[in-house]
Amino acid sequence: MISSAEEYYKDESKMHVATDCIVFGFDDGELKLLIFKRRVAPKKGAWSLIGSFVQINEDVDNAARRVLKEITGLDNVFFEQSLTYGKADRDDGARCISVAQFALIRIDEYDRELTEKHGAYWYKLDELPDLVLDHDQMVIDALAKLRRKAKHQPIGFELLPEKFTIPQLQSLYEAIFQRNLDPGNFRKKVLSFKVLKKLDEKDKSSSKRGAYYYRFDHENYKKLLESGYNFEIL
Amino acid sequence: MISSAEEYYKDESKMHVATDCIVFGFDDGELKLLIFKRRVAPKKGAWSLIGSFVQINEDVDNAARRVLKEITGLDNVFFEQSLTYGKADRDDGARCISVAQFALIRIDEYDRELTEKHGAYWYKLDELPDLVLDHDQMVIDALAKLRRKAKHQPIGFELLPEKFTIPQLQSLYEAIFQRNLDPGNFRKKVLSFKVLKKLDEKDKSSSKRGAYYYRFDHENYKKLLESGYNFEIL
DNA sequence: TCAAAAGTGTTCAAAATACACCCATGA
DNA sequence: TCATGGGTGTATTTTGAACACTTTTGA
Repeated sequence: MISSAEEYYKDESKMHVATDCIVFGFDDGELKLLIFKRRVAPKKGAWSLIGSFVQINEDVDNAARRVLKEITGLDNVFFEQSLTYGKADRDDGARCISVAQFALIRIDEYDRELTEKHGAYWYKLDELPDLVLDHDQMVIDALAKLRRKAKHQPIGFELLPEKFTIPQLQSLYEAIFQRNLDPGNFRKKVLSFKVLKKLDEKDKSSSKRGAYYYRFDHENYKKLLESGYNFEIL
Repeated sequence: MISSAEEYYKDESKMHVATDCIVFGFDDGELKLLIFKRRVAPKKGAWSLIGSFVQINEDVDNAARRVLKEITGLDNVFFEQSLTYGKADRDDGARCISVAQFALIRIDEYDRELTEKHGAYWYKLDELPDLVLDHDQMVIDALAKLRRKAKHQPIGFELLPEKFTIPQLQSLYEAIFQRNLDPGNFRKKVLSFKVLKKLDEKDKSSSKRGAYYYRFDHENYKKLLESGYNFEIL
């Protein structure tokens, strides 16, 4: 009696499966990427995305969760699958496919010591060094995904602190889309969705008058989504 | 001297990697899916997407190309990656991850004998039987992708014959989005993109007056894309 | 000649865009 | 008091949805 599919598959070849995370952050008006310098062979000293092999009993997305936790110290990082890279010759000599993960983190929250301990650093997107293997392409594809998503979902909030001002949000969108937006119109648009709760507090760091803080209203967002609302930012 | 990454990875576990194709077609005003009835164990007799294991020296996308060619007889099927399914327990007993592929075919072009020879059949989307493993979820995700893409790219042309009429195109969009569209407004919108070449020929199969055939203008589409044009259908 | 689908034109409302202008405040 | 970013209001243009109307032709 055959009890496992494995017995039927036993003649089929097997490969290594890895997952690599493209981790975006936003700081100082700039989009940044978390990359790290390899400290062990192979490719010691080369810049790379953070990643890991998927363990034999581990879900692929759990492998990503594990990596993200290990490097940033954060438990609830927003991430979702990007593309899977499966060229036969992508990892010189070894057959290894990689499931890329698109992750967004609040740059104010991560654990600085932990990232440094792992040799990980934030790089401005336009100052990235060359990355190992096909990781450059992974970044290109993830950036396209970021733009696509940011246009139709209020995804940008994952990149800002819990409390943020409208001008901060605008500056994030300007960084994502690389163009200037009209402050008045941006404000009207983003408030029209009614997914921002205004707080009483102000941020005075960038103007004398100060800008009110807002908080993302997850409740209301879910409700609007379910009602079939179309979030079209820009 | 170590010459291959494999030697560094040798302690890491390996898994089977498969690719499964979600093949959409459009016929008779209805969206259809190409699925097949398994003729060998495991899961003999169950309905399944068409797929295959990825060979050790084969690119993942070439595996998909191979499968599509084998079943439909077509060489240039439009396809792109959907999601990768990597739960540890998804394929009872075996560790096997699957890269799902989203494919669109012109239902008038495929090789009927070949599909039948392989036990493959077209099913209306709303009459699909239960599929094996997590293939139901793959279909759900691919359908979401179809809707997303169809909204922003003139992807629908992949599902129609080379020559098609505006009313045919409208009926395709009505099938994808499950709602009725205004013929006048739809026509204006779709022609406004200027990616359709009007032919002199008419299709008289669905009206006495006949509707002009059009052909998709790939040249112009590319040009418009490069100029940053935003194709927003609906 | 008339029903039915193809195709055009008009109207009204909503949404995007541009931009003028007021507000608050610390230097 | 004034320069500066925050925030509001308004005029103009563009786009979208609704729908009336005209054309064509085989039954």
